[in-house]
Amino acid sequence: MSLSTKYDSSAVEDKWYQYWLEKGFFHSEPNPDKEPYSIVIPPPNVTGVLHMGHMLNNTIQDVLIRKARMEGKEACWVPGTDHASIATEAKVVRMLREKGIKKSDLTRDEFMTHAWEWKEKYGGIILEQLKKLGASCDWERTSFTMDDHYYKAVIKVFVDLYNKGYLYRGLRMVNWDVEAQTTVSNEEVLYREGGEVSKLYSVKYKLKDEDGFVVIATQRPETILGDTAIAVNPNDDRFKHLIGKKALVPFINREIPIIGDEYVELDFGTGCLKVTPAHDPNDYEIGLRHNLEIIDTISDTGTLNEKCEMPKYVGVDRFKVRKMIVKDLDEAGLLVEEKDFTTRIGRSERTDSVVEPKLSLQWFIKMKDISKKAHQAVMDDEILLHPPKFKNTYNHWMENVRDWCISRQLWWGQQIPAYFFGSNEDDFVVAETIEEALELAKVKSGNSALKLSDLKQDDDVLDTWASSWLFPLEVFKGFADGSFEDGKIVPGRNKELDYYYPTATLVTAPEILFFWVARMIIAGYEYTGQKPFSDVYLTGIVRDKQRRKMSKSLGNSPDPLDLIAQYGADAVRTGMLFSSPAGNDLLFDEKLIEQGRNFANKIWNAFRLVQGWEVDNTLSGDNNKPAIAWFEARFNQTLTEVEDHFKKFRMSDALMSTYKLIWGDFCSWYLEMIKPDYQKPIDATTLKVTIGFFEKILKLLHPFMPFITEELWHELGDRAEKDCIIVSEWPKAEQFDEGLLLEAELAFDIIGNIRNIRNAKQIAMKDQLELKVKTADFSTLNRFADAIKKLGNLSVLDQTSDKIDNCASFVIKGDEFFIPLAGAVDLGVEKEEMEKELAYTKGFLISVEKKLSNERFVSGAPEQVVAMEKKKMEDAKAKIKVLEQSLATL
RNA sequence: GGGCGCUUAGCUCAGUUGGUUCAGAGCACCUCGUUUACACCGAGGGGGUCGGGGGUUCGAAUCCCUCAGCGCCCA
Repeated sequence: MSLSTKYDSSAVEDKWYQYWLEKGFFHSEPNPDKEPYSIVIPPPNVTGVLHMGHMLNNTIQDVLIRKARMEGKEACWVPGTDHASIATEAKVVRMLREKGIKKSDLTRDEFMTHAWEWKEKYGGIILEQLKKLGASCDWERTSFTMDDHYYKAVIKVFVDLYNKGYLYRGLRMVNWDVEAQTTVSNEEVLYREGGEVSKLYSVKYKLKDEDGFVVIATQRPETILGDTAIAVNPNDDRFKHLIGKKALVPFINREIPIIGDEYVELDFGTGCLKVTPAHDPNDYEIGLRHNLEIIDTISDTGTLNEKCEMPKYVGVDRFKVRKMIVKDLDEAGLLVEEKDFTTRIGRSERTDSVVEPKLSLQWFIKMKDISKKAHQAVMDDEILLHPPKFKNTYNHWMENVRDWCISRQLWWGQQIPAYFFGSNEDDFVVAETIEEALELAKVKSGNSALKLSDLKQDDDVLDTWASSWLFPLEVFKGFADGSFEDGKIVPGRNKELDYYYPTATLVTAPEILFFWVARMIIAGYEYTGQKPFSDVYLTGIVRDKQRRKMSKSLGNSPDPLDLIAQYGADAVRTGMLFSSPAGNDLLFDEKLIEQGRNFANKIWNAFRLVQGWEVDNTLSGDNNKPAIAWFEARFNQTLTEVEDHFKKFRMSDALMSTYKLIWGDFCSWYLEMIKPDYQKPIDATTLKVTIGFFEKILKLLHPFMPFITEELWHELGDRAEKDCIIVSEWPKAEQFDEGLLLEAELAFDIIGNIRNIRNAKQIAMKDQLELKVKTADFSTLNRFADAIKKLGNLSVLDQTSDKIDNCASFVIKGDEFFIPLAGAVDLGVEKEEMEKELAYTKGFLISVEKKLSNERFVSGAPEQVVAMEKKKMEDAKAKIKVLEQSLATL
């Protein structure tokens, strides 16, 4: 036997992945003779690198797709990446900055060229890494949310939603750069390290209809004239009596309400907050909650406008006004205090000017109507969420669905196809191309002299989710010309979509249930009238042992590729699945990966055992028939369980059942039962059947551990070029003989007892024992008598009609088992143990009898339950009798 | 503030419509073991008043109420 005692994954994995690729096993084409089974990958961020969450998520997808492939379905797993507007733009900007290039010095086109270069160079690393994990994606179908066709699809959908009346422009707080006259994204706002020194002013506002003041604290007194409320914390005993009263804005005496809102911090400033919804994001939120008026007092150039109602300030820069108004407040006796204060001030990355939070018209999708079917579909179980507890969460979110702001102040993404031709709010048109826009604009403006150069396209791009929500449709080019008409995808026009859509299962993280999953469902129904997938499997979050989320900044996440190099992909996959029931967080522990590696090693060694056997054709092999019949039945029993687990998306249970079948049943029982003595040959039939069993368990394990199973599949036989386990036929669960399984269980119980006695009495395995059985029915032992003798190392196994003295003994049900042990028995200990067992059994009998003598139980409980209780009573009585007799003879 | 969920062995979790031998698994732990498949192993073993309290029921880890602790989502 020259094979290493250790399984070496590194020598195996790349080889088979390459082989599968070369033979085209991952590629799928529509095949009307087969049932389709498709999965779309949750497209990872194009800038990302593989982390533990991806490992878990993609392992699960691969398990599902591999099983489906073996079941003879046309399995298609579509991979792809997401352009990740915000994250990618940030990375590109940083890269440019390192080269000394400022984004603001580039035109949009120039910037996009850099961004694409960056994407070609670094994008999609993650997909390459998934190959190491064994992911059997159809790489020929790899999609990217900014692919040409995909870009067009997103634009078409925008235009379509606009035409259907689902789009509107609404107010939203954005970051405004007053110098560059443009919005900037959150990522383009910089904060100086250590903050900046500013002043915090305390200002008196007079109360209305009574004497007295309320004193607020603010850093931006120039916004006072835009105030529409004063807020205090409702738990603040100092001020809560003010809630409901009114105060007057200094100078202009506008009446504003005093409201209670928990946003207000008790120990910051004076505890009273002035609320200016037009000029502060937090205030804006408070304004929404309390339905406050919004008064926008600062114009795009950063000067105050006439809304401030103070002519002397109009047209003056916000920072000049700050100085003026502080002076004016002081003179009016309203300035209580002025103190230095360090704070974070957002400055535009482009111009370094202080960013002005500004309400701006942004694009929104009205969600109420468009999401109705998507809401219903989950409520009606047309789409199943696993685990089902997420149905509640989904329901709650959908019932209170809020409109979706889909514009982002970025360049990397699909530019919003709205074209402005005038300065009024409504002077725009929406069209797929600027040429179409021009025609529409001519009509809308009534100005037929408009030229292309008169149109200005909206600068903003669409939220990345507004492209990824089309993923299950557009990876099959669902919006291509010819199949997308009048706002619907027409069936029968796109072979791929017709075949693969709806997809089967979506595997993703619960945190994007609303961002992504719900929206895909909405888009699916809106454009095809059909759901995008039937099942949604929500994985847990991978955490470390202290329950902290794994993250780069904490440095608590191992590098998945290192783990694969160290333990093998099979080990990592099973390690991840061992403790990850659906929806539960996974507390990652390298021990689990170790367990996976040990498992691979166990299988490897089982193979070493079997392949080392020589055949002797003169042997009949009859002695192995019971073991074979038993394992056959046990296999089918387990397969039935495994299928049930899969059906319920209990992946870790399916793996655990398979694990126990292989390690416990196959290795520890079956192989031990049929194993010839050292260096002895085996009969041909048993070897053949055993290899057949081996192949079946490998198949069952293949979705979880693709590499070692493929390796051993080829070791176990000479295979034709395409005879690979990845495309082999998934075993079908057959009927099994439960009586046979019970007989085996009894035999294993007896063997366990013998081993226990050996252990307790320090009798080595090599010393043979005798076993005498006092039973009414010896026949239940017949079939497995040889196995009991072999695994218990017995010289004798026969019946006795009488009790035997000087024995170790044990009782199973009503039967007594004796192992003669001359002089080795401690009567005292023996007696004590028997008495303990007797006392317990008697107690047990009493509780059963009590139950059975209860009229209401007998009449109320199902027949089966009552019968079971009666059987329990009989067994207990028999056991008590045996024990009492034994004790009497001691 | 609103909503959802969780609390079962040292750890991570099962436990399906309340009822099939005193509540199960994996890991960890303890004892013994190197008889050539495997010490990345084998055999055996210990360990839980199912968060506390109350209720419904012939019967509750399982249903209801309540208290305590924890977590998540939305605002």
